[in-house]
Amino acid sequence: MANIKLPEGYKTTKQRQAILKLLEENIAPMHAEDIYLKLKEKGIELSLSTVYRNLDMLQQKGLVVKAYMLNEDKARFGLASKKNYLVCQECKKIVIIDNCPFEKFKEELIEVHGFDILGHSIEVYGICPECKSKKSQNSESSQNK
Amino acid sequence: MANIKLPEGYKTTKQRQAILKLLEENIAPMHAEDIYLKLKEKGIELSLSTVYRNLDMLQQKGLVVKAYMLNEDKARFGLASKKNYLVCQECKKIVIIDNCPFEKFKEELIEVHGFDILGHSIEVYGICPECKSKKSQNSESSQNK
DNA sequence: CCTTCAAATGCAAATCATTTGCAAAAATTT
DNA sequence: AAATTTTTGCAAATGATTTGCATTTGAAGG
Repeated sequence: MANIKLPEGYKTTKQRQAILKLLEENIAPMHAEDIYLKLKEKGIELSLSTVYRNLDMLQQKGLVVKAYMLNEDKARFGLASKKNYLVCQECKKIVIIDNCPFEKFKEELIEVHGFDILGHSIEVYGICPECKSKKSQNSESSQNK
Repeated sequence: MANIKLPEGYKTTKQRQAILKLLEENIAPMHAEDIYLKLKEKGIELSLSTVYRNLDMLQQKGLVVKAYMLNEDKARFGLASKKNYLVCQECKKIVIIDNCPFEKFKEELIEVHGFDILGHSIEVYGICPECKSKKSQNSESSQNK
């Protein structure tokens, strides 16, 4: 997997690289603190404010997207390419929707509303197959909660 | 416009009614503080914590949706029916997408990922027609920034 | 109407994610 | 390796949201 190139004028630090690498590896967008903790675990020295500052910069450069998931009030950060996802309400598992269906709508929206469309973000939530089967097992053994 | 019915066990207070009415009247999802200020202006006595507490309750009951817009870090609250919108990056105008195109995708997502889909939220951002024409006027008179 | 009791409110204080100032450390450039 | 600029860490500040508690209000019954 090709490394992401830093924008002009920014220095390559081990903290910055580690953050980007972690975002590349992870499917789901992460909380700033998760990133901080995961990297600490891996033995990388950094501070939480470094994480925030880097995410901020990367977001402004368009490399990273910041989003709040349903029923959460901490921001999540992910690579811009992983912007549309399915979230399991039970186990919080996240699945990227990679062939994003949005393009088809774009035309329609432009026509109807006259907007120039710059971007979008789609969050879909539901129950993943695993949690679904767990649930149905439960309701078989004990009919009522 | 029919008033929204409160869930069982909750009392009708003037603050609560005013909040719901304001949300009904407004197209765009609002910040808690906007709600507080607008209602104060109208002469309704309430506190910010009352606003938060009500929005919280309404959200848990599914009547209200809480969402963070791009580049904002305060939550917005709107009626569940006004969940999908277009946001102008320039003037922050919000336009509801009322014939939501999502249903068409649902099938596809269910098939591909096996999720039970419970809900979704779509945010699209761009430049509205008004801001667009303002911009092109500017660039005509003074070619380069 | 008057009483009762749960639910709702206001206020002030607490919480918690995120931001910021500043001095020290690390990366480029010369 | 010295000079210059960016980045970092730490501690303190900020700002939205939440919470504890005493008081008020709404609904139900008499």
